[in-house]
Amino acid sequence: MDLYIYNTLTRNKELFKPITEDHVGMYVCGPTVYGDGHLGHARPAITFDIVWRYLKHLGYKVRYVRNITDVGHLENDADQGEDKIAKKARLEQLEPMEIAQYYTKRYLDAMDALNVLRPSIQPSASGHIIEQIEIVKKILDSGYAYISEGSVYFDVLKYHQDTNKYGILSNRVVEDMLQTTRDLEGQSEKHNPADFALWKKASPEHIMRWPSPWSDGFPGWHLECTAMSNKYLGERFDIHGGGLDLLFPHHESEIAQSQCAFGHEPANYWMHNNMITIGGQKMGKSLGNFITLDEFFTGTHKMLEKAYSPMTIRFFILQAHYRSTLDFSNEALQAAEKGLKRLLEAHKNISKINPSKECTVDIKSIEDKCMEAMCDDFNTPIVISYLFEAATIINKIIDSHEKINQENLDKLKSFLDVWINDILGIKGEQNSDMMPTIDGLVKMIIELRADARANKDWAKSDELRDKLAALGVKIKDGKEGVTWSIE
RNA sequence: GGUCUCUUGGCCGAGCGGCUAGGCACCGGUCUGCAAAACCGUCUACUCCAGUUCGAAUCUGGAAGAGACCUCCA
Repeated sequence: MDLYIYNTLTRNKELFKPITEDHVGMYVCGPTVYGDGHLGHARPAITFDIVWRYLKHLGYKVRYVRNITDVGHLENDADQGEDKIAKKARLEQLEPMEIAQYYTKRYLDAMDALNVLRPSIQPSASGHIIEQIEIVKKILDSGYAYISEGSVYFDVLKYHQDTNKYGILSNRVVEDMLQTTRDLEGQSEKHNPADFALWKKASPEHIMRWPSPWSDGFPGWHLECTAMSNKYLGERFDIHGGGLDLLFPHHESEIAQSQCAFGHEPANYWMHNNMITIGGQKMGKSLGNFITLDEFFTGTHKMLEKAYSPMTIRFFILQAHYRSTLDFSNEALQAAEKGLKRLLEAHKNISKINPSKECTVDIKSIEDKCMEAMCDDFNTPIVISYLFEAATIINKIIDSHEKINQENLDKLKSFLDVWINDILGIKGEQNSDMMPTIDGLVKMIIELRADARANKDWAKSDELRDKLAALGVKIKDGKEGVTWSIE
């Protein structure tokens, strides 16, 4: 089946065709590691995790590169170009790399919990200073950069006049930008306010610095992605992803840099996930309205009514299309939590089904529809709606409202295994070495309760049920016997 | 100010001109000692105005509201 991807470059869904047959190169902008990852960080990670998983499902061999930004982003122009990492380090009296290492680990731990597969390569900006310097040289050679007081700037105006390309991704008009760009301090080195730094000279107190032909300093805002994507994926690769908020100026500038350094654009397909909002507003560092992933997992943030498991967060995110904004609320998360539980219960209960000779359900068409939805720009909410359809089918079979034969039962099982676990990356969370022991213990109590019920000792029966419930073990009296699950 | 996007039922969220999205909540029923779970059934929609069309949530124009980017941000 043909895969269609919405390409920000053309604002259209396009048929996906990799540069090299059967192989895909994908680069995604990762986090800046100077703080704990929040819900917003989970969105691109999960979005492109799905893209990766699905491309592999389709049979592609994919190299997926997601960077770690541990240097280079300017706090703002007013503080003389102090590095974000360095600023935090001074405040906490730690080495900058100590900060970066700490938050990198925290980020990866959170991603592991969300069952986000680790990319093929996770390069860090600080490990690629030499590569970045080489790109600056190339751009200088091309004539689209200039040196000013030890720093190197990209000449946006000249680039645009010659190529008419600055703005092709973000639809921005350079002429307008020149008039609307704000007057900020520290801009005197630039020929033009729209120019951006390729290399920045470090002030004396700046502790993150590397030698270069121009000054002791650090690389500019957008350079690392150009350098690292080029190093690991080549001058041209298939997919470049990231958050919508990186569209401009970050990705626009990446294109400009590649164009000047290599003579062409870096990526064929640009994918952007939309933002997560809170109270209708973007959740972000600058607004200070973010809730960290750890806070979700532990329920410690004051806006959270309870803790939400990593899988609930993942499912919540997948229930919306990646190009739509997604609004956070306790109500929405709890709805996702309950829905996910129902889905996983049904998946688990498939083992209880006894096949019949006849079959009244159609499994094949459901899988076809899921393929169709995923091939239409990764429409996970549609896929999930079909998974719920499958869950209803399972429950109906168990309730004897429908019948299924062995062949379709096998098909249904493998369908759910593949789509829930492999493609959507959702897993049950009751995995523990102690499970066989717990199962035995609970069944023993269930037997005691059955005795009480046989004697019509309802008080005793309810007491056992309530006490188990208090421990998070839920008893379900079904027609076919008693089952239990952990809440 | 410039560029762009969005507005769907109690909540979240699909939908891209005709055909039930789905989840959660609510209500009624079956089952149950009671409850939960499951199943059956029911109820709430497309911001407003005008147009195109046999037919519009879906296309066009206008109005109102919300948001994103233009500054580090996923």
